[in-house]
Amino acid sequence: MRNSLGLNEQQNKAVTAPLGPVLVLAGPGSGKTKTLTARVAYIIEKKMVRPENILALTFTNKAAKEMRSRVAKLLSRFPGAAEKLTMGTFHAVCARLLRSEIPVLGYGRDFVIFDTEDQKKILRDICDELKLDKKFPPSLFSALISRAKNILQTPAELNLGLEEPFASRLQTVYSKYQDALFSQNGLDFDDLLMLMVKILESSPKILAKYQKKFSCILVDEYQDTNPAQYQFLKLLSVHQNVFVVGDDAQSIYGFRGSDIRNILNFESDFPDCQIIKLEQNYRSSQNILAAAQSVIELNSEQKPKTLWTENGVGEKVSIYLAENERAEAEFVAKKIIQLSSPDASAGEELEYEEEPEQNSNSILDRILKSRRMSGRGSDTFRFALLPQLPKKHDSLKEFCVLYRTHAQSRAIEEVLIQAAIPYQIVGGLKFYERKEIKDMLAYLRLILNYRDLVSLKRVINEPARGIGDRSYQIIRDFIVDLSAAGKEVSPQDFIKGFENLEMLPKAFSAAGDFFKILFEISDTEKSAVLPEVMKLMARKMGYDKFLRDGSEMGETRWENVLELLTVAGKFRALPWREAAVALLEEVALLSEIDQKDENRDSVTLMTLHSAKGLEFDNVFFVGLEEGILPHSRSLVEPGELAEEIRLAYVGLTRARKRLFLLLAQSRRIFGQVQVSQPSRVLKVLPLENLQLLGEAKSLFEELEGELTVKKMDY
DNA sequence: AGCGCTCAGCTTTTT
DNA sequence: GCTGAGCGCT
Repeated sequence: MRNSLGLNEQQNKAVTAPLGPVLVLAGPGSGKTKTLTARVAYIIEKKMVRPENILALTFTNKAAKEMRSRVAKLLSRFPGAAEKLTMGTFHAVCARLLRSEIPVLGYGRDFVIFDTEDQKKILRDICDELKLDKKFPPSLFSALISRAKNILQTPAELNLGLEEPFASRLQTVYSKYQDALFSQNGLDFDDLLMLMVKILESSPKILAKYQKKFSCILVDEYQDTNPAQYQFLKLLSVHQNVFVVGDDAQSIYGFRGSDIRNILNFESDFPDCQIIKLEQNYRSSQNILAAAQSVIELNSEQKPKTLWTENGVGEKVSIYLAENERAEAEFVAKKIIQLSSPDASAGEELEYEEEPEQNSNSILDRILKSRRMSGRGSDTFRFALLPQLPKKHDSLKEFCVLYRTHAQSRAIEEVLIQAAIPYQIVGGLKFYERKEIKDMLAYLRLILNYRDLVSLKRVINEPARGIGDRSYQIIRDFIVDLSAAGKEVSPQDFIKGFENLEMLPKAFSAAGDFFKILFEISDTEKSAVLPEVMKLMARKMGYDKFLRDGSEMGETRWENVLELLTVAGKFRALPWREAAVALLEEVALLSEIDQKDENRDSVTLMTLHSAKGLEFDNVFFVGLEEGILPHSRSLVEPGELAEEIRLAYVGLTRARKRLFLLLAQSRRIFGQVQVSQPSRVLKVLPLENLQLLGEAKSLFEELEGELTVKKMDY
């Protein structure tokens, strides 16, 4: 039964629930996004809530964008309403609020967001400075600091219950780290949440302002919120108008502090809340659903939920046991060709194993390398070298390959390249992580704020200006001293102080020129456009010539820079400084999945984490082996195993029509061949829903004795 | 100061 | 199998 909006009974109940706390427990494929969108439209239209009073928190920027456009469609009678909604990820929304409120903490409004790489560099410097021994690597601190921030502990409040000497070391490092960020006017990802909460907690005036502004709050993927995000919600939602949607069975971000208890305890946090379950699945076939259901049942603590579907039985779930990761990838490629070609026999004649030519590896290497360089998939190069596929029958958009770790993508990529199947990888090496892009952004950050030491270190000698480590340190200390004095230092005073520094003449004059150019560009008239300013910056700094050294690679890199300028052009309506702040923010908060190109007809490769919320007709789930899924690192801590199971559940439920589960008997890990065991996930799959291909039969005969195992002991 | 080489350590997962 | 730190040479 569906109503005029195409909602079923439960969905409709959720959408039209009275204002007040509502928890929607929505299984995979149950129309969660649709419900959320309809709810937003409903409260505007029927409950007369003004769109500017609505805050909707999504898990990715892409989801926010999509939701906004869907709301706009539903609200065609209220033109412009959708634009007034506040929508985005927790991080993006907090960043926006901090742009106006952060001065109360002493930071400047034009703060920059430091990514994990920047963060590590700061921590490395601190560790070096403190001469800590190898027992205390920077990576340890970055994990612990993040953990502390996720539970809203500032250095002063720090209490993670660690043993000595770890606790006191962490105390020192965390506090120095926070000082370093502050003096550079930088925030890390976790600060965005923590500092915003701190402001709300300490300023009743600001708190009241936002409580009033956001009179209705909606949250997607509620199962993946962390304590800081929870506190943010709790503080703002005095009015109790919180509408959260989630599925405890799909909570997969425990490692970054998300707390499944947030969803499990919603009822006690918001008494009198309504709970609505969406259990009808519109996505998958019965076979696929049955397989997924049997996997999630391994977790005894999951809230019981029974998914059902009116969809057909569909094809059985295929299991394929490959000899190694290459054979696994070859199976994927063959199947894709088979299923995407009008001619059913296509793909059969494809033989990859035919002794590879002597130099075929080096060609492959080149292709892979150039893909990483350009970040644009391998299409360009591949088609020059290999014959094209016959006209597709099914769109390649409907195929996806899922894996637990990024490292697994390589084998798949290699074979897809050889088979001339276009693909795109989500995540991994991102466009904005490319060296030339980060360099350009570092220059830009310096222009906005010369105290940004992370950026200074990055580019002061790029291109080489004869400023080595020693000279950098002298300059750094000089800048730190200036900042310690507290007040803003004008460029004139900076240069004056700089003149007194003692260092090698060559470095001295080079650095002097460097800062003069910096200040000069910083002085560009307000109304200038950002891409132009950046172009000028590249030229004056000699960065364009440096990149375009005549090599092919240099040109590719320069093209990447030009692409960055195109992105920068998006903000041309703004004065260049504000545009720069906006650009830096967008780049920092972009999520992996945001970078997926919907328009390209290609197979999608991604991690299970990136796949959450997506669906495909055909899903290849690779590497179902102990040690990979569940990941070996998860086997030590009890709670983590349950998360691996949920991860598997997320993977299985992405498929609409066909699901292929693959595993290899052996695979290379860290360059070493390792024999692998089938994942425990496979052992609980109901045989009647499976189709065992090739060697998989023998595998299941072996397993047969264990097939009765239902609950795991952990 | 800067280049290039070697070796170690490493990877879950991401805003 | 890749990255980045460290070293030695120019």
